[in-house]
Amino acid sequence: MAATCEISNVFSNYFSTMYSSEDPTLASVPPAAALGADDLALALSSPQMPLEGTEKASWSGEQPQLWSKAQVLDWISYQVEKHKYDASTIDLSRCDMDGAALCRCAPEELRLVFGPLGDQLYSQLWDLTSSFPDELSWIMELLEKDSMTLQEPLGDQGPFEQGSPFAQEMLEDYRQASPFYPGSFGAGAPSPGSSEVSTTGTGTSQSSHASDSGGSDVDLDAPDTKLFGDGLPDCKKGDLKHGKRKRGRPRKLSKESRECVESKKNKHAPRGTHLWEFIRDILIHPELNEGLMKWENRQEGVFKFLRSEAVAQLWGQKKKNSSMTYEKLSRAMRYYYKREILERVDGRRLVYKFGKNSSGWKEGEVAGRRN
DNA sequence: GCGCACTTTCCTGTTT
DNA sequence: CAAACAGGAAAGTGCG
Repeated sequence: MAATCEISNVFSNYFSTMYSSEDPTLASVPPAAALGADDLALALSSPQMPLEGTEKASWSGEQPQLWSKAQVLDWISYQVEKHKYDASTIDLSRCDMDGAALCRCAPEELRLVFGPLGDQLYSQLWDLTSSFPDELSWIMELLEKDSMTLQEPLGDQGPFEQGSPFAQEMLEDYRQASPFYPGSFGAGAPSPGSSEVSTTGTGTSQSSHASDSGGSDVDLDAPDTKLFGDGLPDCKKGDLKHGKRKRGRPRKLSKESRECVESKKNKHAPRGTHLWEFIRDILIHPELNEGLMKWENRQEGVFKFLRSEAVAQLWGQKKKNSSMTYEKLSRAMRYYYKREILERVDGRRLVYKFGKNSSGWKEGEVAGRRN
């Protein structure tokens, strides 16, 4: 089980880097992709100086690799102010990147965009990244350990087997994008843009919630593995003890005992990315969604679940709900019909279609957000 | 505290 | 027959 959990956590973590809108900082700062040059200029001209008092910068304490676009912007603003740099000379259109993208920039690139400040940014960034532990190595270690020690039947708990090409690819991508890996930082290699797409406000019926903050969703959840190891008999008591029940309709007792282990870790998954956005973001990253979903008709927004349970598990991981199933996920999907976020595709199993109230999946939009 | 949005969970029945 | 679909109902959290 732990092995599966860790692998899923890798995915969770990976995908979480794509969801800049989940970042609490975005509640006040719109995604950079949605900003015009004027907005960026405004952001840079009135930089957040968060270091007064006990206030912390949005980006501080978090790995640059995982910064959202807004955090990148904050950090740049901070650096501009700190170095008394003339922000008007900065090519604002090129500030639209998240932490991962920023970390992939070579010094020359930074110099190109930020002028003399580029060198400062590069060295500051390097300092920041160096101050964090090698996270991926930690994950890899866990994976290796788990694969050595765990042989328990996974049942349908984990769709991601050890050594799954998808898992490997995810890790590989992470490795390539990670500044913690020598050779990746500053290599300036063209990226597939995997981490450059942030979930933006949709401007649709649910846009009022587009700024929902799911908090930092970087949940490597190391403690979770511990949770599975102790106190299991008190599972139900534990839930009551916290005075909060699990989200949604309470499960029947007969099932609860079976899923005691899982519910223990499910305190409450903060609201963040919506399901349809999660689905969309898997779809628009063909390099990542291999085997999970595919476009049936990209122009029309028709897509199909290839590994429905795997996607459900991934969604569950994201929401810290390991009992998520495709059945439940699909119920949520069906609610989207009414809101026209999805349209019905009759007669075709596992096939859905984005509706007029969804956005960000069209090729034009995606390209726009990547540039 | 209330109402709404957005799920999550369960369930029953239907379709593929 | 199993899996997927459909949709009602109830319940949870977060937010305004």
